[in-house]
Amino acid sequence: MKYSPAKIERKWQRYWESKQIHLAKDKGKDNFMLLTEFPYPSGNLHVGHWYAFALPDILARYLKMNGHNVMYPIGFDAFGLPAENAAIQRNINPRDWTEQNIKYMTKQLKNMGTLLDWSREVSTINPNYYKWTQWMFLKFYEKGLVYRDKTFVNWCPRDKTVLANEQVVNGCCDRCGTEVVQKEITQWMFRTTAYADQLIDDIEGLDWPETTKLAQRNWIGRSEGAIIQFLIPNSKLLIPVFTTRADTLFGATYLVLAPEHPMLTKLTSDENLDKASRYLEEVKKKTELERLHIDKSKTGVDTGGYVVNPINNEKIPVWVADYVLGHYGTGAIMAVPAHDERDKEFAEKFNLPVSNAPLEDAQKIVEKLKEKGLAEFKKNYKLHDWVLSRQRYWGVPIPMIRCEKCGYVAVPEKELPVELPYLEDFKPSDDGRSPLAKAKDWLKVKCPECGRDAERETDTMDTFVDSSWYFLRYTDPKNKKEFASKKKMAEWLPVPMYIGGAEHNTMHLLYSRFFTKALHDLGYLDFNEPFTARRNHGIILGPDGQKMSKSRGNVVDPDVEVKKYGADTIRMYLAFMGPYDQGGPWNPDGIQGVFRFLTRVWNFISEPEEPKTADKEADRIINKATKEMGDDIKNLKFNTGVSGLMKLLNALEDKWLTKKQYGTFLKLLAPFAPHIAEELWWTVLKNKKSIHLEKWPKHDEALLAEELIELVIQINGIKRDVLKVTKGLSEEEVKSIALSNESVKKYLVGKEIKKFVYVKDRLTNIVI
RNA sequence: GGGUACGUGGCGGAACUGGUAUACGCGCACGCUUCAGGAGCGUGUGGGAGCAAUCCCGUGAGAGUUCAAAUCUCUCCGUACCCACCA
Repeated sequence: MKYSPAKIERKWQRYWESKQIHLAKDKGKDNFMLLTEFPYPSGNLHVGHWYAFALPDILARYLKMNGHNVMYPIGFDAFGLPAENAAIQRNINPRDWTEQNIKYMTKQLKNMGTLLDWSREVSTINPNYYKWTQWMFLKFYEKGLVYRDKTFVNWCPRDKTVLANEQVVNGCCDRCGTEVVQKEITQWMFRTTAYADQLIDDIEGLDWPETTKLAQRNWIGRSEGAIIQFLIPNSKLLIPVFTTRADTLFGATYLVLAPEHPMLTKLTSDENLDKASRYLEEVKKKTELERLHIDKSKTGVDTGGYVVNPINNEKIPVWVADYVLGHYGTGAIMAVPAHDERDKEFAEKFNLPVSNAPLEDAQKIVEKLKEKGLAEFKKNYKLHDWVLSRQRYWGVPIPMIRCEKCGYVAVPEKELPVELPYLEDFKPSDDGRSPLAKAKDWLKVKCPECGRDAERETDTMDTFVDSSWYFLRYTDPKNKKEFASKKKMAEWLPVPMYIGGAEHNTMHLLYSRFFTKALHDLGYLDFNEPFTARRNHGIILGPDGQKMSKSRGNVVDPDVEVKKYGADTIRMYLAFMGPYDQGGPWNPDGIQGVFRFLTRVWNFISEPEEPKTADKEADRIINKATKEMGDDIKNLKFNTGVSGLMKLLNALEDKWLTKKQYGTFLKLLAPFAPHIAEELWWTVLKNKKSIHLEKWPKHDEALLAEELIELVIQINGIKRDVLKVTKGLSEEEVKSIALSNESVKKYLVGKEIKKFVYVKDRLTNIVI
């Protein structure tokens, strides 16, 4: 019979489902939650999803065969702007659109033949889920970790919503590409900065990629310096500046305020008023994009005002310039042209003085000024508090009530969830208010405190809130009393391995860490880091090496490939194409090679009769492969794992094996190509229980030690011969073998051996 | 401009702690099989010299350390990703 995946794959997927081999038991031993980032229900599975879910499944199956009680959970991160925009385009409700996508993608995901545990499925749009998202919001609110503040925010004029700093890419909305403008509104914020130090200090202990750790450190951006006060003459007003270089204070020759600085009007002299206000108008007109890209040269104007440098009492002029950022530090800097490139450029352009005053000890300077109340040590962070409000329909309603008399009042816990009403007209409105304001019945509510007529908050939450705690829910997805029971969380968490995309290095991973730390401090978690180990996977590009996109026409449809080659081939091909953290272009020829391999496997395991005695050589080969295969999978080196299987088949193909030997081969293959392994396990080897419930073969260390090794003999570092010898030869033994070797002897005639290098079980180098 | 990672055949890539460079696969060439093949099987496949055994060169370029360098150090060139006036 020919190998035709279409005939066997669905059959086994159904069988596994009926036997529930993919379900994680709660009271198992040796629990292991293998976490992958839950997908966004965009409507269609792409090859990237296979990369993200079918490859970690190799590890999941391997761990299961090694006796772990594996949970490989799945869910959907289903709120968010893209669904809303797609629904607007198609003129259907986002809920209908999203639910339909989830249904379709679930079907597609099941084609992969994974251990994904659908019984624990979590969906962020399910009121039983977002009830707890709201609950956490309220707990954080009680603890002062949620607050409202009027801030300048990034406003996308097209999506008509506020964006987090992280969602602004090069001054444009990362979703639609429109230029972002600055707008001042009052927003709900998470006080992420309260955890800035912990978030940066705890990175060290994590088993994460160095790049991810570094990205987080840079994002939090802690710098240690000082605040120094500059007095405005003839007043009692002080202007604080932040500096990491207090030692350069003697060289400060002028001071620069950000255009947003509140003291600006006070400082500006009458004669400079016109010029200054014209400058501010100009800056306002500049979009973020221009500020960053087009207009890189420094601009600014003299305010005509002065301040006093506290270290030497020199009067220095005050300027305003937009190269100073209003939102970092104090929004003002002391300019030291002698030591700072930016200040130097500005000073040269506007003819400001440069002083080469000597540097002094920063510590001493600050301490000295501190006595007079003119300085203090200060840590500063780039990290901002997290603006979580969105003026959009498709998100979790923020569970607050606005009462004329009492102000903002929390929705009582027993009234959760505040359900998102089904709206006919959910389009964003031009006034910037959330579409929920149109749901009149939903909006009206009594104030929980005074009982008067009040209104619900109409903003919804950023979807990053939903995904900041989803992994907790996997441990106890149906719990109605708590977000998850402490007991169950203790069995599974923290997550021992989290595999996902490098694009989440900062936002998602940082937010999840913030949530975990906050919940820990509130007493709900026993751990304060969510993910013990993290590994990133790469991105699969189109055959042309470009990012897959409909407009480029280079999209590979996994459904089409499955029809052509079957799921096992796709899984193995993706595993084989290169290092998992690297990704790379899809190669239509490369996949042929994997299909050929599986066809050869199919023809290989077909011997009806067993030999009387097992082939010793085959045992040795299998034993070695078993060890290497296990190491490869554990280290997520799937590419060399596949090549190991290929080598194994090459070595065994013309041998006559026992049923046990064939069985071992199939067990090694099973995590990679679960369907064909199962089929051959039953139909050819006549087993009556799933291969995926078998134990991973144990390799024999003693047999490994018997392996012959290839001893390299070098003369002056150049290879002259390679000998097969037993392991563990001593230096003396190797020396006599080497010196009596014919192909070596001829080089040694009449030469003196200066040095004899011996590397055990590897090589010897004769230096002459 | 800054940071990080990386640079190995025609291509994807392998190489443990510095110790046989190019495993495995693709492609290509030749042969076998077949009515036929864009199927299957076999052999070969970094460059150069040689009938051959064999020898020399070779991991972006150049230097250095070492008995020994794809791997470590320095300079330069190039690519990818991230950040982007953070005082």
